[in-house]
Amino acid sequence: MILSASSVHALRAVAWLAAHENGEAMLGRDLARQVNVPADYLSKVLATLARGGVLTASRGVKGGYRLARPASRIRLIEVVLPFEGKRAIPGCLLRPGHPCRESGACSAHPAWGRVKDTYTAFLEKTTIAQIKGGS
Amino acid sequence: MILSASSVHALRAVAWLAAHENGEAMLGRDLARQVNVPADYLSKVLATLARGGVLTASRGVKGGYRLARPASRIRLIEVVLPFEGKRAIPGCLLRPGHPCRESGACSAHPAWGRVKDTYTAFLEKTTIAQIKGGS
DNA sequence: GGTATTATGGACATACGTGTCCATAATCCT
DNA sequence: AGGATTATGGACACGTATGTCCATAATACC
Repeated sequence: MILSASSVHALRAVAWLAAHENGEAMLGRDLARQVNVPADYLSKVLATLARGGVLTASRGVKGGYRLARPASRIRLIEVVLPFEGKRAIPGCLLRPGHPCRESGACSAHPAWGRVKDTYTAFLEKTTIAQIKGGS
Repeated sequence: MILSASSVHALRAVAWLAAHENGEAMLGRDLARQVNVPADYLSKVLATLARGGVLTASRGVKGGYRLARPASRIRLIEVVLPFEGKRAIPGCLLRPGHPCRESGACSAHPAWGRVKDTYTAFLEKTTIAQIKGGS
């Protein structure tokens, strides 16, 4: 249920970036201060997001970070996946990693299936634009 | 979203115990084999469950583990809480650990709140009896 | 071209979850 | 009482997430 600290850092940073876009790139250290995350650690997170195509990074004087696309076209799953890995898509309750087919033996599925589907739908359908007001 | 390995071990063990109750106590090593978990590690998990009042443990020749109550009166949250800690009850998406009030500023709440509530309701209302068929 | 500025990357430290190994305590049976 | 059986607890090993520190590469500005 709980996202890793890196995932939360990433979400907070991207959401803040989306809420304060003004055409200029944002410095890593400013972003770290605004989002209240250690700057040296956030820089790694941001680099990962840049490699993943969510952010664009530029070095030098007028450098910093920007969203690679409008916030309405960035889904939470894209931000979170590099840090959560396969754990982002939950499987069977009692057999993590297994596909968890509805028809099967596990009687936990009726209840667990709803949780699982609600969660995955949240990550796959929610966009950064719907989050950016949050803090 | 993902429960810790210890929580899953605990759920599997308790569910298996519930599905195979026959009046006799079950040996830790047999339980470990059935549930496919390292015996020396599962023993710690089972000890925690016994301390938590979910299981009763008895030593000696006819010893082993039993459910402390009928499976229909053991809720998943009781099994999982000792291993998940406060993480078992998710908070605000972008501020883990915060109460996450609906009225507040965070625009993630409409979508995230449903996920959160579905998850906590699952843990608090589902009983072992509804799980024990699973494997 | 040179210098300041910024992101990038590597090395390292720490904490914790998971797992292993072994000695000890409690209990049952003869 | 004594020995076999079983759970309990402590010490240790290992990998990974998180976080820190510092050198290096890329870029803008003069």
